[in-house]
Amino acid sequence: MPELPEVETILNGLQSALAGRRIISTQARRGLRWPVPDDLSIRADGKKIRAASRIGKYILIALMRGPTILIHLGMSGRIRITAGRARYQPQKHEHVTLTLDNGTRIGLVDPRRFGCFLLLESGREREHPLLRALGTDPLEQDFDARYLSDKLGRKRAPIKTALLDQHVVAGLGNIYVCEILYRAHINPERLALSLHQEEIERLAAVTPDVLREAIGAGGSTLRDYVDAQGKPGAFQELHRVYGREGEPCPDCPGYPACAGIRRLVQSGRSSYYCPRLQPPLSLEDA
DNA sequence: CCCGCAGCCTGCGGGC
DNA sequence: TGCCCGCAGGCTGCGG
Repeated sequence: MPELPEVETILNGLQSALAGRRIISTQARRGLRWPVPDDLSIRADGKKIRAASRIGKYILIALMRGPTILIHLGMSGRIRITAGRARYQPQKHEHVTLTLDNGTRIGLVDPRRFGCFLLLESGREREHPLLRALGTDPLEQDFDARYLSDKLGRKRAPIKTALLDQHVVAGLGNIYVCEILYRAHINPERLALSLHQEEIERLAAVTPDVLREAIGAGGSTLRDYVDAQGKPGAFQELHRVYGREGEPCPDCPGYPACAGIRRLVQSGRSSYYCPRLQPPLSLEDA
C-alpha cells in the first residue's frame, strides 16, 4: 500500500526523529521476505545517523562510518516511532526495533512481511540488486517527457502495467497510476508504445503534480496506512477514480454519454478509469 | 528479451 | 455468531 507519497510522508517523520541521533541498540525478531542481516547489531549499534533519504518506495538511512540501512515497506509495512525511555512493548509483527540515544524507538511493523530491512555498503548503495535497475524517481529533475518516451517507446505492455514497473518509474503503485492515467486522459489498456508525444508530455506533467498533491495531503489511507506518528492520510478523499467503480466521473458531471467510473483487472490488479475521458484509442487511430 | 502471472503473507469484510 | 473465501497489493522468479 505505501507508494511514493506515503513513503515520503513517513520519511519526513523519520528524519525529524533521527536527526543528530545515535543508535544504541538494535533488535531483529522474525523473518521478512529478505531476512534481516544477522550482523545487524554488530554493524549498526553505536553508529550515528548521517542522513535519511528516499528513492522510489525505498528508504535509506545512512550511518556515519557504517553501512546504509535499506527499508522497503512492502504492502503493509509501517514505521512506528515511540518517544521516551519507558518500558517498550514491541507491536505484533514488529520485525526490527532500533533504540536511539534519547530513548526513542524506531520499529518496523509489517504483518504481511513483504518488506525488507537490509544493510548496504556505504557509497555503493545503487549497486545493490534491489536498487541497481530502479527507474527515475518522478520527483527528480531528470524525470521528463524525454525520459518517459525513452522508457515506454518500445514497450508492448499496457501503459498501466508499464507504469507499475519500478524499472520504468520508481515509486508508483496501483492507486497513483490509476489517478495519473485519469488526469492524463490515457486509457489504462493502451499499449505503452502506442502513446503519442502529447500524451507522453501530459503523463510527464501530471505525474509529479498528483504525487505532490498526495504528499500535501499526507498520502492515502485505505485500510491501515498511517505515518510515522500514527496519523492517517487524507488523499483518499481526493481520489478521482481509484476505488470509485460506478460513481460518476468528477470531470464529466451529468454528461449523458458518461456512464461513470469503470473497473477492469489488468495483470491481477484493479484499474479504475472513465471510458469517456480515457477512450481505448484516440480519435486519430479509430 | 519481454510479457503475464503465480506465489509470498496476513487481515479484513462479505456472504451464508 | 462464526466460518470460509476472496481480495488487497509490491516484487521476484518462472514459464510461454
